[in-house]
Amino acid sequence: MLSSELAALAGVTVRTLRHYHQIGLLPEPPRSSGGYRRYDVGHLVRLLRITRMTSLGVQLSVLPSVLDDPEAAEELLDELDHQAAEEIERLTRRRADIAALRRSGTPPDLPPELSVWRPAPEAGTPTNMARHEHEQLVLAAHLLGPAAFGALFGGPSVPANVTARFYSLDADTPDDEVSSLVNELLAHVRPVVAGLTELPPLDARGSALLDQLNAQNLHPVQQRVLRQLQHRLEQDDS
Amino acid sequence: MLSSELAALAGVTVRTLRHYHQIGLLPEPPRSSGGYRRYDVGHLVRLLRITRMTSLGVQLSVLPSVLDDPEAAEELLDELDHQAAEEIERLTRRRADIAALRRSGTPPDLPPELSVWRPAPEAGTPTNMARHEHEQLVLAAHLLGPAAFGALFGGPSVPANVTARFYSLDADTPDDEVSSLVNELLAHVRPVVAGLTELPPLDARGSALLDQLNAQNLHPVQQRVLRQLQHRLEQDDS
DNA sequence: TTGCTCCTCACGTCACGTGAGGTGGC
DNA sequence: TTGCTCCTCACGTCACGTGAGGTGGC
Repeated sequence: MLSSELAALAGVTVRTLRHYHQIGLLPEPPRSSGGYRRYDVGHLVRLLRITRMTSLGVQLSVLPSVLDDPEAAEELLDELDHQAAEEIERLTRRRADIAALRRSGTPPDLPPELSVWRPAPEAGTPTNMARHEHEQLVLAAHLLGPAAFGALFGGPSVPANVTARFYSLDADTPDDEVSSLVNELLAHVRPVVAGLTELPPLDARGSALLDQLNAQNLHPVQQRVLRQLQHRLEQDDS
Repeated sequence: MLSSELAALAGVTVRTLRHYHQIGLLPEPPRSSGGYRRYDVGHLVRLLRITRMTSLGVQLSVLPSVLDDPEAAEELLDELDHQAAEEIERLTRRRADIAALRRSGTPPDLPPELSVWRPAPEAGTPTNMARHEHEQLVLAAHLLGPAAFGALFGGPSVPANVTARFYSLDADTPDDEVSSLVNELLAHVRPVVAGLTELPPLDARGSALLDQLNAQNLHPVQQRVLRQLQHRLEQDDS
């Protein structure tokens, strides 16, 4: 039979036949006078054995050593089952992650553990601040790990209107708004910081990275406010 | 930070960073005087967002259009979940097949439906006959499909000692052994053939292929016996 | 003569892995 | 000066897919 007939009978493409010839998995049949390959039933059986094995996940490169060695085949089955089980586990975790993301509306590039906490930015948040918030979450979640991160963001947080005032800080903000905001932020942040002492602290490397992110994304006035906050919190400790 | 530091922080290899640069997914950072790449926290965040998405199964090529478009990302999640579900199904079927093969001891290149029937060759079967039996099963199972095949082989079959006599036929076999064997085979094959009439018959193409396999693998005397059998069965019909 | 099928290169896919060969900083 | 790390090509992986360009049989 011709290439296309053999391919159709076995449910593969002609290119697949050529590939198997190239790697020596399927013997080349004799040619007709016109150069056409003429396969026989022996080729079909060989091909069916190959497709059967590949459908179980066997790689083409190991097929020669396995097709005629039932003992090796037995051993291979163990391994294939193992591989399939692991892959199923991976995919199942992935589906759970996707489901968690959908339930919470969390953007897909945030870790799914965040689904316990709804991070949708407040309406009216400036675009670049929404982006900063997002980037901060990505970084903090990765540095802290799921457990510490959940504990941190599951607790009390700064109210939206106060956050909004922080986000709208710029060079034109009057000095007393700045100092008043520092005081208010302080009141909201103190309990969060107190809860932090029970958690494994972020290492120096990690906090430096978060600082650098602030330095890149925040207005100088906002950075000054954060420094003042930090300073006041350190006074608490002494 | 240096390439290796960034890579370690994000849990990827340096080669992965280079690859992301090459396809424009991660911007090239400025270089030090020695030509070393100096990454900052912005690169880390970008990289973390990328790895998060790829771990969900997103292809690198679609990442640019998805990273900054939450709506497109939502739609993508649907598709990814679908894909993951399908892949899990495939792998689960594969594991079931493997389990069926193991339970039955069927060689792995036979379809797992055969597990209802134990095809282990009788001890003492000549090597080339065991191979022929195997090839015949591979071919018949594929041509008939699981249902018809199961019905055919689940029923009565030819006893092992009769099969052994068939397998040992050759030019030296005396004529009365040949004709006696034909009679005995006929007795065992008749009920099987009677059961076949209830099944979708094998098409001409398929039976020609099975005939060709016999022609390739069997001794001329064995082929003659099969032709005599065939002839006697046709007489039954008239 | 016109399609249709067959043929042989040979590059492309996907996300990096893996050397080869050379240079800068401690 | 010796490792160690960084750098740039550039081919390899895996199982084929996909044209490009040419030829034989009905």
